[in-house]
Amino acid sequence: MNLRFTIRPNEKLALRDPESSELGRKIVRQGLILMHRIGYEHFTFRKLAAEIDTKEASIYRYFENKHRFLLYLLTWHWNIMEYTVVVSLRNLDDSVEKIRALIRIVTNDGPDLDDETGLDRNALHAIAMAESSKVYLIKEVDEVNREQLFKPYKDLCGRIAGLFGEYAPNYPYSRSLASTVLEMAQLQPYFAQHLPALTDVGKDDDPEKLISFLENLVFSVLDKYAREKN
Amino acid sequence: MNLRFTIRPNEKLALRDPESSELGRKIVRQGLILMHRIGYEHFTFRKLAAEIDTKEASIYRYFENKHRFLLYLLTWHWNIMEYTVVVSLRNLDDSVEKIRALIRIVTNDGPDLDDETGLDRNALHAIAMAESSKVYLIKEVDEVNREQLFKPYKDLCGRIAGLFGEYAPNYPYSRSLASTVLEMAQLQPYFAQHLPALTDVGKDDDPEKLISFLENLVFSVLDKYAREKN
DNA sequence: GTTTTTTCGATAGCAAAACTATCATGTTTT
DNA sequence: AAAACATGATAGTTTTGCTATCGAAAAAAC
Repeated sequence: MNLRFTIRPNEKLALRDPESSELGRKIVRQGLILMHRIGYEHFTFRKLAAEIDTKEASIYRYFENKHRFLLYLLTWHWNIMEYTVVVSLRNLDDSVEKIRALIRIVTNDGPDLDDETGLDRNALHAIAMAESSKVYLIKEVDEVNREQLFKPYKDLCGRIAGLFGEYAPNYPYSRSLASTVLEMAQLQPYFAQHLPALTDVGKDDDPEKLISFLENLVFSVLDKYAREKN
Repeated sequence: MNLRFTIRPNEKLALRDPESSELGRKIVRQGLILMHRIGYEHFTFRKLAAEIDTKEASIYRYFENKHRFLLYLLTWHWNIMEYTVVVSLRNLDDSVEKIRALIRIVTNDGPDLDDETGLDRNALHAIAMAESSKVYLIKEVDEVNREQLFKPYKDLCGRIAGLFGEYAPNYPYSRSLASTVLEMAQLQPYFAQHLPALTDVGKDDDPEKLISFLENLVFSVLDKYAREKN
């Protein structure tokens, strides 16, 4: 794989680029792991500082608050995901195959491109699953959105919607379907793990049911509008 | 409408039944409105106490913490919703009609039964939209679940899944589809309001697109498995 | 109809979270 | 060598989340 990430999280997200210093990288890498371990609500910069043997104030020099920090992590996640989609689908022609591959990627069953980031991909996925909605389900959503900070998520969603549109040009809800697939790819495994009454898909280690559910969902909806039927 | 709510929120949810006293009712009614106004994160018992002219400690006599309070409110919401489903579908025979009616109810476009509760239904719906996932996306989810506190949500989901199963007995993901519909009925209008790039449905005041999206989704998926085609 | 229990108001206080400020020290840049 | 910057060390503020105590008032039990 000779492509590189050129996309970097929006500069407004961090007060200072964490990738530019040892401490910054430690904050991100260890912060990710700590948040994974104790959850967003229990996560504090004080605890992280203690863990990586630095001071609370030092972390505040990189991130305004933990909400921004979470958004920073998720931005990585969304960027990696979109990048993986772009790269993986490059050599596919068939729309059906593209959508199939896409579903595998959003369910975390795709290829693991790029290991340059040094981020714990497992933790990143778990955080995306359990915490991602907390970045936009807030009163300040409009202000944050005005700062373009949700652009990576919107881009990812837009790209998926584009693939749906390619397969079924007249389907009028491709964006809604894309966000549905993205959200459910996160939520259904969470339900499987913690509230199994809300789902039929299996636990993390068996992604096949989730993939089957989503494939069936997407193609059932799109086939009626598909350019040519299979 | 001569049916009554017999369902009451689980006793474990509140330390003391808020419906049993003037103060308790005030906490719930005004708390709902305050949370709607400032959002879950900014909501505190201190602020609520100031608003209703009581003391923080008094509120703590009713609810352990604000998470439990939110769960109490959502329990009402889920109960009302399931009750509305049961009552509204009682006189319908056709599975298709049932599912259609159901979708209207979960998108808040159903009949407004029961106004005995005195709860601001508008605020309740808005809170369900913006805050509901915060009750289960927490590290303590398993403990809370063990206390049966998500039962109302599971019951609602189970009932919807049951309707899907009635229409399409061999569809293997009726629970997942039910939770998908429930979640998207909340999330898509939120996106429409705040992150329109993620959806194709219109804003709150025009629920028809949302309904159309969900109907299309559900029937596209189920029709392939339906007992008899229409 | 008064005792007993319960409820609530009033006040206090504490530990943690979520920051901000300052200053010295060490480390790069220029 | 000087200037600029990053971090450590310390301190302090406000808000949140929660508990304790105690007396008065209201409700329930006798």
